[in-house]
Amino acid sequence: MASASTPTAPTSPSTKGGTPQSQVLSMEQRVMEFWGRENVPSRSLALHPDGPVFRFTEGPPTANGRPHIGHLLPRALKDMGLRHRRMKGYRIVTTMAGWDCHGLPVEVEVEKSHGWTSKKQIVEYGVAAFAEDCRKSVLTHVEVWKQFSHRLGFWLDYGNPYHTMDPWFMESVWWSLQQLYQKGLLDRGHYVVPYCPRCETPLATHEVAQGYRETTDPSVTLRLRVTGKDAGAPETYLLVWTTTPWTLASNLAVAISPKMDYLLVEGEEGASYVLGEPALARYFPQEHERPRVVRRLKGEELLGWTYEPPFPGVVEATPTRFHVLGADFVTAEEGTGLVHIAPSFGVDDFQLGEREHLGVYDPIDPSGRFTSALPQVTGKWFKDADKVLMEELHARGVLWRRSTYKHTYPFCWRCDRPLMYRALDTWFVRTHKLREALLANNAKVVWDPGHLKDGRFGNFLAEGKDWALSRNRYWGTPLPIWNCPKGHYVVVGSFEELARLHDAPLPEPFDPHRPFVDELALTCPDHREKLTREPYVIDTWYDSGSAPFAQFHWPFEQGTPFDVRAPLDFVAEAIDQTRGWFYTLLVISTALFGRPPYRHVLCHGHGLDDQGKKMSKSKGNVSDPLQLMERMGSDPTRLSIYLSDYTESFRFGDLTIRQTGLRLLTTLLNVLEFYRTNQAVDQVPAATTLPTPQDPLDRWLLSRLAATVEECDRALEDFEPRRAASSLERLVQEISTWWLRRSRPRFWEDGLTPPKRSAYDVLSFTLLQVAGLIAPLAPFTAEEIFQRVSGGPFGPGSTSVHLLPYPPALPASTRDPSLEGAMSEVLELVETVRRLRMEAGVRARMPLEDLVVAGLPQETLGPFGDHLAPMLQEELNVKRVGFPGPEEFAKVPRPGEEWVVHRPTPPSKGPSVALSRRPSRELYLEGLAREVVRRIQITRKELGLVITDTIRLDLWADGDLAEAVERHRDRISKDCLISELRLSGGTPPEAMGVRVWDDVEGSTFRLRLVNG
RNA sequence: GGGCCCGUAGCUUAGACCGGCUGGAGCGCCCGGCUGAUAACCGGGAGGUCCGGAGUUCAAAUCUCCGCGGGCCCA
Repeated sequence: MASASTPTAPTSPSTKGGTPQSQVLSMEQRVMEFWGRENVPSRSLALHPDGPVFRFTEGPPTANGRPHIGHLLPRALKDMGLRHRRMKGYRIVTTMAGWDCHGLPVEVEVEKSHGWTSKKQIVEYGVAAFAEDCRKSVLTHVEVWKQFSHRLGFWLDYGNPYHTMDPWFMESVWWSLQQLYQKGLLDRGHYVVPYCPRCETPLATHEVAQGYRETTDPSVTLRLRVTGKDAGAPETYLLVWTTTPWTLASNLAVAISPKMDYLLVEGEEGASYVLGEPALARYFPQEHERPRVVRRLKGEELLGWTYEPPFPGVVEATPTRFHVLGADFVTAEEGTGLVHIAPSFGVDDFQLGEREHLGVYDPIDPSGRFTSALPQVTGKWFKDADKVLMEELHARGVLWRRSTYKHTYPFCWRCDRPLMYRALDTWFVRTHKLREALLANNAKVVWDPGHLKDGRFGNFLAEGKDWALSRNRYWGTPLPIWNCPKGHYVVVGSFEELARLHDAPLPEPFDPHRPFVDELALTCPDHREKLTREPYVIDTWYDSGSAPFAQFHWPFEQGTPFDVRAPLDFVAEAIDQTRGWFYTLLVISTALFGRPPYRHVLCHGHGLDDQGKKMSKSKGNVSDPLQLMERMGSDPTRLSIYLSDYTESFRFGDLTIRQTGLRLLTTLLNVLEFYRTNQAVDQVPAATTLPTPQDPLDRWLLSRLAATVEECDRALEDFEPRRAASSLERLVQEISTWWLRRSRPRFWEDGLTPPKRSAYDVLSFTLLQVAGLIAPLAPFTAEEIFQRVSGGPFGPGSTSVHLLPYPPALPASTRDPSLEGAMSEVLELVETVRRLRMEAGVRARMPLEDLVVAGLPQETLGPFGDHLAPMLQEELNVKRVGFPGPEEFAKVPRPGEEWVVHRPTPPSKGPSVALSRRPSRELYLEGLAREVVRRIQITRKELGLVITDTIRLDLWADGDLAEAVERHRDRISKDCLISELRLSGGTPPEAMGVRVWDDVEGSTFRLRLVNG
């Protein structure tokens, strides 16, 4: 207890009042103001210019929309990793923010803003003006993004970001494309690629991957009349299945599996049908409805049969077309076992077409509408043609069965229209040639979670698919490849080379975007012919995949004192980036440098809502990350991520944050508040060096602290915030619920006694350490604790916890495992005794005479020296604690009037305990005195008195109660800071402010107190 | 249709790789206590078919297989 003579503490802003949530919010506000005032973020980013290099690159988001919840998770993880390494003395290269500026997302936004529906309208509007609109649109939301990062405490250098649309960035990209070309990894081909007719451009597989969803398509089975010598007298038909009627006009063949068995069955009007044997039961589930089988055919017997196409006369018949062909992709699982082949519209179809020299037939224009080649559907959107075509086929008797088919199908990730697979001229990165190198480099990467390495990501690499790079669009890095009429390509790798091909100097400043790049007149250096650029831009994912070197304008600028080709030490993004950024980084780094692009990949799953449901716009359960942090606080939000298993999908919402992240902080801030209120009175400076206390309780806490320091550092070294957060959570619990509870009386002692001093030192030292340990996880709370404990809180020139090193391991001697073990036994003992007290029906406030404990081993007693008995006396409110041997313990009277006894029942171990259950009159009066004290304290509190306020007190009591007050008058006066205590019998005169208690051990008790 | 991952109390999770004490903890809930941290703190209690089934084994939350549910990815 602070003595009455202690000068009144200076007041400082309190964290008290309001809900824990609102306390956290105002705390974070205070901390943010401090950081802003003292420029802490930029000072922190500038730390350790000569430290060992830690390579990092921010995966650039596209800032043409507000940040959503999916941007919060990776940033929380990145920040954790970067803060820890920074505090460990590394130089982070680079903390540059980045913005992804090109690509369909931006173009689509601009198109929407104009209300356009087709690509033609861009040309009409003018490509230069369109590009300018894109440039303006892409950074519309940059301010919100900065605000978002600021609120989260995600510190990057936002004053010096890289933009993938900066000419210097694009020049580095050009350089890399030239490298790829020279290595034979970039070339052009006619291949089937996923194509969005609305956007009029092909997409890469990793883009397609983002747009699969369930849809219903027609399922039609045609009967195609067999022609030529193998035709029977009654007609024979091939039953052919498809889900894309709009491709039927392009049919050039029918494929079968040579190994499968086929059946010739009786059909309508005496005709016979050919279908795969496995298909029979699917088409005729009821056995009695099944048609008679005329004969069985081996698949190979069908080879070479000819048939009449669904739309005769549309496609020119050549000697190779309209045959039955063998193909190994034909399966028995679906359809009839006879597959419609339209080489323009399918990967398998195209390859078969090449093999058999079928050619292609594509009656659809770039915008997805039928040309006049098919008059009945001219001008129709390809999907809309299905119905018309099916009706016609039905009318001609070609359509045999018709139903619907539910399956997942790719839609454009940006405009949400169905994609088509279509043969086009496209530039490819020949990733299949790199397959082995990609796998080898991936093998060097640490993946978290580990299963991705050889699972999802590794499998994808093993497929070795080529990367369709070119886009028939406008806003992107133009493909730097020019075509010479003499039949070769000129690939440009720098602006300087471009200037050499140009007959005049490049315009200043030079913008390499379309349309400007196409307005340059270039001449082939070898043939003096006019060059024409391949009219494409590249996949925007190539830009971001080049960021690790292009952000430094490498290799044009070589000033960096580190190797930009070296792998990044750490990247963190969502799981979908296994097909996105993680993939493009790997391909580009492998192709250019032969090295993996990163050492450690941290991959998180998606956030679900509080009910565990997927967040989606249509459900309206998507929360805005900024609003979320304004509501719940940044640190609780961050901690709830760190405490969860974020490698899988995990719940993430107000409720979850309150139950996980906020919980830990509330307890921690409560400990801080306790420290603060007392420190304000006693004015003991914080211990900045490791204290060397005698008290086992203090040594125990420091031992636990030492363990936590090591656990946290190890966990963050491995980028595993959950291990760090749980270990801190445990320590905070231990401080709060055991050390602090046990230490409270020391803080009330008069003057700065050695035990009190020790308590202050240990607590302040521990809090400062915890501030450092938790800094990478909860930067706001860390700062609050640091400022409050280290003194001169938030003052000008105060240093920040984020400018200090991560707490180094404490000396090994600080750890005392035997003491930790002994302490947990004592904790169990305390629980046992409390149970006995309850059994005895004696309230905790009533002192008891004797506690007898037998069977505690020397390992438990030893570490405590002679501290154990006093500690237990105080904690359990008993006057004596004895540790007799077993023989002596046996003499303790059996359970009954005088004692309550606990003996462990096998197999459980532990000490035997006996507690005397009847207080003597002496003790009884002491207990009553404590009841009185408690009621005075309650009243003090109700009157809003501070703990240093003195009071004058009138009491009215009789009998035992009066005797207890008389007997313990000094003690009561001291505990309650009473300057004047008057005790009277009977009842007081009716007067204001008299508080009545009539439940004190059956007697009535009245008091009135005033400040003074 | 195929692949990868996940499923432990109402919630967050430990234990699983390497099978073996009575499946541990925190929150929440109920009962009681404490009251100079008070939306803090203490004691007790209820709450678990460890998703289901089969197998291996003396022994399975843990290993194997088959399902079911969820998530992600691919065709």
